[in-house]
Amino acid sequence: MGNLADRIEAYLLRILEESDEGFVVLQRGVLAGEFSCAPSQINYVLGTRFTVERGYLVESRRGGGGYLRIVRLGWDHDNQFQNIIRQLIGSQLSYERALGLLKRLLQEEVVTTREAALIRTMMHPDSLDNGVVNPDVLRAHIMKRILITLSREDLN
Amino acid sequence: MGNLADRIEAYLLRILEESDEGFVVLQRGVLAGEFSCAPSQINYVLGTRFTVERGYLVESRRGGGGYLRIVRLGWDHDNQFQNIIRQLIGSQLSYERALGLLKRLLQEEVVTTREAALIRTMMHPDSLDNGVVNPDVLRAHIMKRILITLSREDLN
DNA sequence: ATGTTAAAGGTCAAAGAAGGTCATAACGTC
DNA sequence: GACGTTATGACCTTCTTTGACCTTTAACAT
Repeated sequence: MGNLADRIEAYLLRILEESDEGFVVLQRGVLAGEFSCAPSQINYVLGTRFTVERGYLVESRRGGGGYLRIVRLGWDHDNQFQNIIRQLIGSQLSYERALGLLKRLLQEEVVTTREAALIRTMMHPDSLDNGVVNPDVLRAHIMKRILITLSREDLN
Repeated sequence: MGNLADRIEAYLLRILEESDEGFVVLQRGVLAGEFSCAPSQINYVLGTRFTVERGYLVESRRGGGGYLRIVRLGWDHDNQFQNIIRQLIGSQLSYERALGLLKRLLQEEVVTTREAALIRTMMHPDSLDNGVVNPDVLRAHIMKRILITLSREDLN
């Protein structure tokens, strides 16, 4: 994890963890200054790491007093999680987005490391892109079935 | 055994032995530098020595902060596992036979109930028979990859 | 109110930093 | 000398980092 993007990600995750409100507000320029990098590097990190699939929302405001606001989306215990996620998945799911979702499931402790690895193997292009008409459609379909399986009460 | 590939192999085996987590992470360029060879020589060693058949898995990442990650598969004790995998290569696997295999894995406590349920879902015709040219071939292929995943030493 | 300005953040393309692939050359062995 | 294995280098893909230029907004001046 020697690279800058990963370090910035780790930093943001940490302060997000520490804040008990579930969000952090900061200024792009300031953060870029602390890491001595181009401001747009912050956008890169946000765009690649703090995605909706992973359970984050980024709001911002330009101009004087502008800011970035990173919100950790709640898990919403009331409604079944598969409904929320089903919307996220839609009818097609790329491998990259599947990885994002998996990361979230891991963080929410919905799955163990081993289970996540199994699902990752299943979602991987090497598994699903061979002799499959439309991999992303199949991937979405299977992921939904997996989520249903995970929510079964009879399994532990 | 004086050749370069063997020396690199020996080195990797040694550090892999020393790490008790079952994997090592390193950079291709750095390693190539230490052995004063072309970077692609590292790929040659990995491709010929650190194969699944020999009990290893190699993951990697490109770009800034890229790396190679060599994972040991823990199945030396039980080469029954390897045999199953070998038989699955290029063959076909029906859902019924997949269920049989799963049952055995459960009995031998290779997988938990939840993991078995997950795999069952993934193997199910409802998952694999839609828009797939040859489901049984795909099922065999995926089962092989799942077994490999299950034997990774870096999980659990 | 209205226009101006400065202070944010946004976008995108190009450069940089890894690892991957493949054809081919060199090496060893029989 | 033929064949299999090893080694190299040119070229490719992926991910990261930077910088130039753009857009939005608050603050200020008139």
